[in-house]
Amino acid sequence: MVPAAPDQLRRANTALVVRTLRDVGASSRTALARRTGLAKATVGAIVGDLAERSLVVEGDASSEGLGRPSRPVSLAAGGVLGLGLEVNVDYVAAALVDLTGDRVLTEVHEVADGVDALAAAVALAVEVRARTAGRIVGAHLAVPGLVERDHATVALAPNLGWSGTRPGDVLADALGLAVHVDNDANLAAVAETAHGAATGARSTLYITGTVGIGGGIVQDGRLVRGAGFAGEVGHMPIGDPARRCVCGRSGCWEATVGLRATTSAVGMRLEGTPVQRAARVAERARRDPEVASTLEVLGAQLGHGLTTLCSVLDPEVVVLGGYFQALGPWVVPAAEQVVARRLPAADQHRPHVRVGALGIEAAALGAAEQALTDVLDGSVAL
Amino acid sequence: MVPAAPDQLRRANTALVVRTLRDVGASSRTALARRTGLAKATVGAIVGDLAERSLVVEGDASSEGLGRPSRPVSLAAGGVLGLGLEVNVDYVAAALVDLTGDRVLTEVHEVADGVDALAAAVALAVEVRARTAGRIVGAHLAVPGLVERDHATVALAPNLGWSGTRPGDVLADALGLAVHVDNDANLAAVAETAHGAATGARSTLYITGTVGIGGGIVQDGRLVRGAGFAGEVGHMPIGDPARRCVCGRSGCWEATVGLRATTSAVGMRLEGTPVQRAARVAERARRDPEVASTLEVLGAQLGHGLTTLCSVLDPEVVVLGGYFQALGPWVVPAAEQVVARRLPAADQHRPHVRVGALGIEAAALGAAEQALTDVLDGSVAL
DNA sequence: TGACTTAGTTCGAGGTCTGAACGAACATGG
DNA sequence: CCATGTTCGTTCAGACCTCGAACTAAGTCA
Repeated sequence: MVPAAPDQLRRANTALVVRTLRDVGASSRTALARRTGLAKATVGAIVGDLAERSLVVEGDASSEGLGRPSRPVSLAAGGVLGLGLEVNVDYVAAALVDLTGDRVLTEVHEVADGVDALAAAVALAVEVRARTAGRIVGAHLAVPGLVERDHATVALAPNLGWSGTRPGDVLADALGLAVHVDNDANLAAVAETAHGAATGARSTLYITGTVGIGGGIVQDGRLVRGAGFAGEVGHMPIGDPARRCVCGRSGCWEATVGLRATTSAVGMRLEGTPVQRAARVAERARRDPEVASTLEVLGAQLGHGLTTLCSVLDPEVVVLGGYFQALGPWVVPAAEQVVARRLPAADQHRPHVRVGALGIEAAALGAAEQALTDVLDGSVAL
Repeated sequence: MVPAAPDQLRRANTALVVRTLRDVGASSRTALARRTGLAKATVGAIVGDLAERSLVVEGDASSEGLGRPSRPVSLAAGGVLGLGLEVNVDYVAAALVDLTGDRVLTEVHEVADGVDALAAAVALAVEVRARTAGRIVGAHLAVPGLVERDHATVALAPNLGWSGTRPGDVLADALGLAVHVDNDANLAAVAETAHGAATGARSTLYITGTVGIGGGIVQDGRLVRGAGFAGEVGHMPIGDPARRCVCGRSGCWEATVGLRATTSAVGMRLEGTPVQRAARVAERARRDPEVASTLEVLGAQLGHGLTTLCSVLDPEVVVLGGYFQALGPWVVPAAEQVVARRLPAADQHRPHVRVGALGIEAAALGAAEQALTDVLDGSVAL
């Protein structure tokens, strides 16, 4: 912890007001005072500060009932922005999110085989920044791999061929802005918790299927990172012990419920991007009951692993992202049923199992959202 | 979050000074200022406040080298106390911990079969409080069961026969002091992280074997609770599917590595308390190599489950408590080896696997420690 | 038109932190 | 034995911040 100076009070209370405006929308100063517990005078001063910097706008006075009409203030759109970036195998993505939580812009570019993904991300980031007028207060980069707790070093990203890489530095040089690096599933978990399928949940488990299977854990708005690599659930030794995983071991969860296993279980080729493949599988499942029931078996196996995860983490909501989104209709009910049946105690909480609401941009959106956390929790001045 | 008033600054900075004193021991005001980043004047004021209330004591001026000698201040022993209590099947325990982190007192009483454990805990708590002069600023109760996030309701404690019970209320009535309830493994994890086998770790996974198997997860000094029941790892469906668990299901982890399984694997009777049984098993393992190797197999199976847990949580340290403490010499190396071998990526972190350092009082000590967190993080005035 | 009600601002009081200046207390060296 | 240098801790004025009470503003209602 750091020493607290008098101006930290203002930072904390400003953040409190901003968060309240974000949660409840346009409010009068008096309503803000009631909701935050601050004195009217304090709210007045804070709103005045924010208005002076054009971070809030004042609506028209609307008189409802007795007394002087209130003048609602609301967060200005696009004034302060978080920049989110994602590098993946077959695409790069960028997102800008403002304090209201609205996505100001999202952009996904395909990356052809053999093209340097990081260079593509740099180009996209520079372009996106040039196109916006707002002030970018932070930037995060999502990477499908193991990211150290320094938020800079990618220990291993097998699908990108990275090991010990520091991609944030390259981006920081190009943007003139510090870029924090984090795992893609972690950031997608943040996004789904903030504005997606787990909105309002105090604890979320996000499972994403891309090339492998990754996980992100959010608890009370913070990521659970452990020593850095928490959520790397793809290689938990809980799958069919007879089945060989691409990592060289046997019995990994993703060797059973991963897209590779799924695609071949329904007798299809391993062609195209994960999302394309999942879409083709879903297409066939809609027509072929046998494929559909294969997916339901997959869902049950997924549920088996989720039972283990829910025993450990007891999340309020489990969000299935990545290619699971396309397969949701078959996979989710089967998985949820197994979880509900297998959790030991009748008193135990049953998590909601849902499909992700944010699509392929989830990680980039979460990165943008995460870039705003420092101002939203008052640890950095707005 | 709550609104921040001016006096919160003082609370936060006082807590910062106290934590610094706790970490580094006796320090001069100037050294504290350097370490905390506060101005000398501020430290002087804070230390003055604390001294006035006898919460710190001033040592003898010791002149080392040039200049005016410094007068080291250190936390007074026993002034402010956290009270920790534990109710278990065959014993109740109490602990008092002061701000320095020293255990002022620990007391474990056996509870005979058929005696009301909660009543025994009330009696012990009243007695302990009567015996101390310090000011108790908080109390927590450890319970072997599922505790809701309200820190009051025990949803289920099968071994105590509780369901929907609110044991804290009974204690609060007797003590005239709010008593927060939490899971025993959670609180033991806190204790081992604060002063035990995982001292200084930013993330800890604690696994305890008592009647069943429980877990506690600490991350950056906070418990990971999920919706409340996180860490309930005993019934993860990752054990031998052929083996029946007492919960009625098959394949639960604790049906494979629990004490019941262990005891019968080495051909012994299910008599006495878990700790006594574990001691007898250890005794036999010291003499009988076959028993020892059976324990090593058990350790490997434990390691298999830990691999799953470490994939999810990536803890810096795994602490094995409860009856695993007695079986450590055989179980820990085997478990650690499996974990090290089975984690997929070479770049992945390898956790340290250690035996708990605090013994059977771990949960009570953690409860006492947890009772001090509110003053140590500045959210409550000292 | 005047009473009533609610919204927002003004202002003095009370806390807090900080940096610079200052007094206190010791070691050293002539 | 005393002057000097060095470090420790305190004092104090300046700057921020929040708060409650009083006050002004701007409507509705009868």
